[in-house]
Amino acid sequence: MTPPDGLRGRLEPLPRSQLEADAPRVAPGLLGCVLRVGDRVGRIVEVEAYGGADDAASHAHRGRTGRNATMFGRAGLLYCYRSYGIHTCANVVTGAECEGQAVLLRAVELLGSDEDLAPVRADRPAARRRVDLANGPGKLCEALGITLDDDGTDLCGPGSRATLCYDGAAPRHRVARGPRVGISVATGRPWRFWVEGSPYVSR
DNA sequence: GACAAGATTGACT
DNA sequence: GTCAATCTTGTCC
Repeated sequence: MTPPDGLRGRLEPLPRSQLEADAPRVAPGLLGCVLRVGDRVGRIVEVEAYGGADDAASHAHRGRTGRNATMFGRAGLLYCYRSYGIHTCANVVTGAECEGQAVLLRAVELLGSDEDLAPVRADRPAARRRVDLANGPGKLCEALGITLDDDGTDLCGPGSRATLCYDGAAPRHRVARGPRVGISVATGRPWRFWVEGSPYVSR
């Protein structure tokens, strides 16, 4: 497979050790990284950190349940859940095992030529502009083809359908931060991070 | 078993 | 800016 337009270098899987810190520390470091799912590739431009039991806005706040079990797994797993009965949202599990910390992926810049993205556009006739294809947690999953079946995928595993990678170049962006979006509790924590000036962020 | 809530999105006014 | 869609999960009785 030929690498899509927009990559700066060769894709190297992210070392799991980088994900084993607390979510608010890991989150800004994920900006600029590349998420590959099957033959679709996106550069991460917006994330939100969710802590463990001490974060009232986190799914882990009420402890481990059937739905959030993946969140309590090892760092580097993909935690997927259904939001509002309609959309799928994707997180990267961080921190130590059993802590329940994760980083929500809110927006990516899809990489590839217009031709590469034709199937994505076909799935989303409402998104007229390229920047509208993956500028939100639900849209990101749809654009990259992430489903609930991908819950528990090891993003640091070489053979996984979904992997988290560097593309070899040092980040050139500035990181902006602010309060998280769409939550009703613990709104005071500025744990949303995005690439300053990027047109691909959700809001 | 019943019910309420939700880390969203897109259509409509 | 407002609001409905949609359905799974967790909680309560």
